[in-house]
Amino acid sequence: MQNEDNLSAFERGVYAVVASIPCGCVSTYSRIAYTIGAAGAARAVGNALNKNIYADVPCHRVVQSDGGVGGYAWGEKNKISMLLREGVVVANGRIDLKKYGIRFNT
DNA sequence: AGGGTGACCCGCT
DNA sequence: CAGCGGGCCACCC
Repeated sequence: MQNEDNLSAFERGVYAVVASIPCGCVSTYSRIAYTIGAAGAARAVGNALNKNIYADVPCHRVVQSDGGVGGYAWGEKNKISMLLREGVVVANGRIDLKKYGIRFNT
């Protein structure tokens, strides 16, 4: 993300967290929302990513809390392909958050 | 200022 | 385990 001054603090927070996700790992919308101090705003997080597609923000590394791949502006299957490319094993359209789901704070 | 939308989450059946 | 409904939050018209 560059000079996204047009965006709100919430949006920037989401991008910051998503951008901090290391390669080969994934995070959940709810977890991100909680990290930025907006616990429960998982929906808003997804909305933020959907409306803002930046190369600096690996939105494809954001999945659902249940391990589901979730949605993707460019296509879910495309998202899965990228995850696999990152090294994240996606079995039956599901990701093992126990292995790839990172946590910013314990 | 009010209402509708969405890449979600959780609980219940 | 799968399917359905309600609830939550932030953004846009």
